[in-house]
This record gives sequence, C-alpha cells and structure tokens, in this order.
Amino acid sequence: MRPNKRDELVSNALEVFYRNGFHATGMDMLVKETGISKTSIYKHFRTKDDLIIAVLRLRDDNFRSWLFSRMEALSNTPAGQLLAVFTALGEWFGKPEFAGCMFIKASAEFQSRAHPVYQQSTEHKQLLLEHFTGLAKAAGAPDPAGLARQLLTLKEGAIVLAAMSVTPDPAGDARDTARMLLQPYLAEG
Amino acid sequence: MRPNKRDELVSNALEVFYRNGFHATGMDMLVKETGISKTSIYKHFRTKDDLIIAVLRLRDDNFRSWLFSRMEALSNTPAGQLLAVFTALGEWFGKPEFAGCMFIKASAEFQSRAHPVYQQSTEHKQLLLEHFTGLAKAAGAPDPAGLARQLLTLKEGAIVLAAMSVTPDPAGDARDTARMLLQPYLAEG
DNA sequence: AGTAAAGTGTACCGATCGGTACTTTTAATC
DNA sequence: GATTAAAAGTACCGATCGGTACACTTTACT
Repeated sequence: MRPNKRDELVSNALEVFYRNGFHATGMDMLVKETGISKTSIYKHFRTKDDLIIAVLRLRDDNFRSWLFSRMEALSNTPAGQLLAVFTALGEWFGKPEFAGCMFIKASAEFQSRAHPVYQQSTEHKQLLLEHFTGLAKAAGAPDPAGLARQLLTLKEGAIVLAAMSVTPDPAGDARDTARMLLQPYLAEG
Repeated sequence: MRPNKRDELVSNALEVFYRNGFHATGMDMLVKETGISKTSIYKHFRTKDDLIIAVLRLRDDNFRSWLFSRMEALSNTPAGQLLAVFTALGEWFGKPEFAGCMFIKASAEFQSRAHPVYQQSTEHKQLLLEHFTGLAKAAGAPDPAGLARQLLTLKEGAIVLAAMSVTPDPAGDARDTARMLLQPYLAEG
C-alpha cells in the first residue's frame, strides 16, 4: 500500500476545498480535516497549488465518470443520453453535499488565464464539450458542435442557478429547453 | 461633497475585487490600489465584509441598469428585448475588462447560505429573473415565469463559458437557443 | 481666521498564511 | 529482531491577514 496516503490526502482535500473554497482553506485546516500531517502533505506536493491541481484532476475524473455512466444508464440512444444529462444534474443537485461546480469555483478564485488551475478548469469543460459533440454527431445533428455548445450552456446555467439557490428546479428548466433542441433526434414512438 | 470619498472607495474597490477576487485581495492591496488610507476605509466600513456588501450593491445597480438600458435600446418589443439580452452579453464579453459575473464569483467564495454576500448574490439573480418574467408576460407567453427561468439559465451558462474561455462565441450560442424559445412571440414580418 | 470634521501616515496588534527543519514514532520487509 | 522508509509531531520561519491607535494634515464651512 505505497501510494494510499497520497490518494487519501487528495480525496479528503477535495471535500474540504469543495465545501470551503480554495483560498479560504489553509494548510492547517487541511491537516486537521484530513488527519494527515503537514510533513506528509509537503512530501507529496511541493506547494498548495500543486495539491489543488491534483485535487482538480481527481474531480475531473470522478465527475466525468459519474456523469457519463449516468447518461448511459438512463438511455441507450445518443440523443436520449444528451437529454439524460439534465436528469443526472437533477440527481446531483438533490444530494446534500452539492455545492456547485468545483471548476467554476476554481476558475473564479484563480482568474489568471496563465494559472494552471484556470487552465485545468477550462480543460474540464472542454472534455465535456467533446463528449457532447460526439453524441450529437451520432444522433445525426447537422451541426453537432453547435448543438453540443448549446447543451453545455444549459448545463452550466443550471449548475449556477442550483448553486445560488435561485430557482427550485434548475435541472428541470434546463431539460425543458434541451428537449426542444433535441426533439428532432429523439426517437419518436 | 461629503460622501464622495466613500463612493470613490467603493467604486475603486469594485474593480480590484472584480479582477483579483475577494479573499485574494487584502486590505493593504486595497489601500494601495484605491489610494485611500486604511483609516478612512475603516471609518466608512466596520469590516472587510461590509465593504464587499457595499461593492456588490453598487455592482447590482450598475449591471442591471446597463443591461436593461441596452435591452431597451436594442428593441422596443418585450420578446425582442429578451432576445437582446444575448446581444448585450456579447458586447460585455468583448470588453477587455470582462472577467465573468461578480455574483457567481462572490457566491463561489462565500458559500454559506447564511452569509450576506451569498444572499446578496442570489438576490441579484432574482431581480434579473423578475425583470425577465415581466417581459415574458408582456410578450404573451403562457408560462412567463418558466420562460424567464429558461432564458436566465442560458444567460448564466453563457457567462460561465465566456469567463472560462471554453467556446469562442458563448453569447451567440445562447442567443440561438433563446431565439427558438422566443420565436412564437417575436414579431413576424 | 477659527473650528470641526474628514482624511493621511505610520506603527502596531494577535492571528494566520504557506512552507521548513528536526526529532520521534509507526509500520512493513528481510 | 534489525533495518528502513514513511508518517507524525512540534516548533518554528518571514510574510501577510484583518483591524486598531494615535498623531498629523487637509478640507469645508462660518
């Protein structure tokens, strides 16, 4: 069990950063909340920023894995899976630990385009976009990239409204719009 | 000219917080960037949080005034004004000082639902939603609140994608979707 | 000109920031 | 059971955090 402590650290740090923010979370709090000594933390990561990068990498992997598997479980057609994005979002928003999109928050705290945290955040959205584009193409959309961008816009908007408690059912509202966009490609009975 | 220094402070602090973040901006940096002494700052505001609240109040006023006047300038029909939201967004995204939505970023840094900064941020979105709802009702939509929520979702999504540099024309993409939603209410030639 | 308010500059407070040095304890391997 | 590497604990570093005390200067008003 060599790299377990490191993974445990990253996983625990993810939760703390997610619910408490990046700048607002100090290394001492991280030590207390993860139960891992500061010495060990700095043996695995040179700086706090490096740890944040590792956290975001894990988050990217976890989130995309979860979302994509949820989409596949909910439908077996490309257009149906794209619509299922918003069903999955609704499930996410209902979880008690939901606290918005970690990458939107990360890019909000590290605004410099040159900062690795910002770039990592952008990359996450790009990967989602590519996945959507592939499904839109498989669905037969004439402009798959454009449709993917429209759907991603709805997804990000819904997440923001959910995180800010603006409307009671942001996922449902976004899904309504998405259905309009996807109607030509959804199987008709 | 009694309250000028205070307004000047809030206005200058807005720019610094907007481009640099809230936690990442210390009071000493604020003194340096605004040119106003720390003594004066703390004569007008009891705490940093109080200053942030004042900054957000100004931002809310500025942004809604700008957006609503832009909408009215671009169209004189309710549905046309709702579509014009996304034209205005495009103009905003093109400005060199654009750095995302200040309220999304504020709520990302102050996540506690009980925190005044979080509540102020939510309220801003709520005010936009109410304005959209009024226009949707005037446009003759059967479910004006629902239409307003859908348009707000598109607006927030576009802002996020613009701030994160994910797609080249997020306002245009959102506008395409909005036109679909608004088509029944837009004047037909 | 005199007065009172408002603003400045400087020095400081205790606490916390990210990060390091060094010693002791833990745990797995031969 | 000895060896070895990883982890923990403690104490600390200079810098910065939000915020205050106090003496001084500028400004506005009569």
